[in-house]
Amino acid sequence: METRYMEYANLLKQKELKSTPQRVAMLGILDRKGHADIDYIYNEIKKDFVSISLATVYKNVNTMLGAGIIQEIKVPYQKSKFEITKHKHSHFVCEKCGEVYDIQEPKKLDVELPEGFEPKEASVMIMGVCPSCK
Amino acid sequence: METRYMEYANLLKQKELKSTPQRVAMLGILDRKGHADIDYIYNEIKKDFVSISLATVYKNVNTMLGAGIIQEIKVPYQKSKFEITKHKHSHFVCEKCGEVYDIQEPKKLDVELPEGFEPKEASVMIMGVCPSCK
DNA sequence: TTTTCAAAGGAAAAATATTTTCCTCAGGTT
DNA sequence: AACCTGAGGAAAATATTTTTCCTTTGAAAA
Ligand SMILES: [Mn+2]
Ligand SMILES: [Mn+2]
Ligand SMILES: [Zn+2]
Ligand SMILES: [Zn+2]
Repeated sequence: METRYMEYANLLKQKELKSTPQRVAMLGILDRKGHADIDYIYNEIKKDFVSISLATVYKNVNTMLGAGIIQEIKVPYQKSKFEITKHKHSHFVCEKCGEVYDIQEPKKLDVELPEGFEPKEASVMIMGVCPSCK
Repeated sequence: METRYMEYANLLKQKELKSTPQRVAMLGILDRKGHADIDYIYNEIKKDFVSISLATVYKNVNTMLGAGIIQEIKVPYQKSKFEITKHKHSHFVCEKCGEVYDIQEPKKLDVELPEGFEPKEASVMIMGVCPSCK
């Protein structure tokens, strides 16, 4: 039995969610791809679950978002992408191919906020050209 | 004649777009609100243009986006907001009320990019609580 | 193991959101 | 004033996402 699959199963159970083959497959797809949108997930999972419903993909994405297992990333000019929740990091988005890459977040960020604004967290996104598109 | 309206009219003409009352009104709404989504724009403009079509709002948003007159801002947990294009800046998003505020962008940003990544520009978004929600 | 049952999957419908079509009208030019 | 192309409105078409309804299944209890 794939050790990775066990990980996903446990991850789901820890969050009080049933571990189903469809959910495990979705997490596997996200793990391999890194960042994927609904259509990518759906097209990939159909290879293994021919009759899976797109509604199931949406429902699971929403459920796993709610449980904090995955996170949504809003990318300029693209549909939202999703990724498995991991340590806090920043993103690099290739403006040629649209790929999203994880990068380490900047050490410090000196933002000047007007009086009365209480920052909780910052997100940094770098747009540019990735190695494979140069 | 409102001086602001003249500004918008010229802005549109500079970009080879016809200056129509609906477009001018949309820009006025964006100017007053700062950051607004489609529904906000539509509901506001209906006060002055009772029979305006939602399709017109969409078409104008897309047209003005294409011309660079306005820009789209993807905000976590919200529908995209739009704003009139201005000097480069960062955003503060209130996690209580959802308002988006302009803030000055950080002086410098030292991101460590892996070999081969060519950064073009960075965008910073701060999530937190705004003065009116404290 | 079998039984049990709430949660999850699939199919279809419904609800939302966005774009396109088509025809009329109006902004900007001649 | 006349002309022409782009823009507006209404409705239809698409696209996207959620919900409903019924069947199936994961996982716990017996
Ligand atoms: Mn990531
Ligand atoms: Mn802004
Ligand atoms: Zn690329
Ligand atoms: Zn607020």
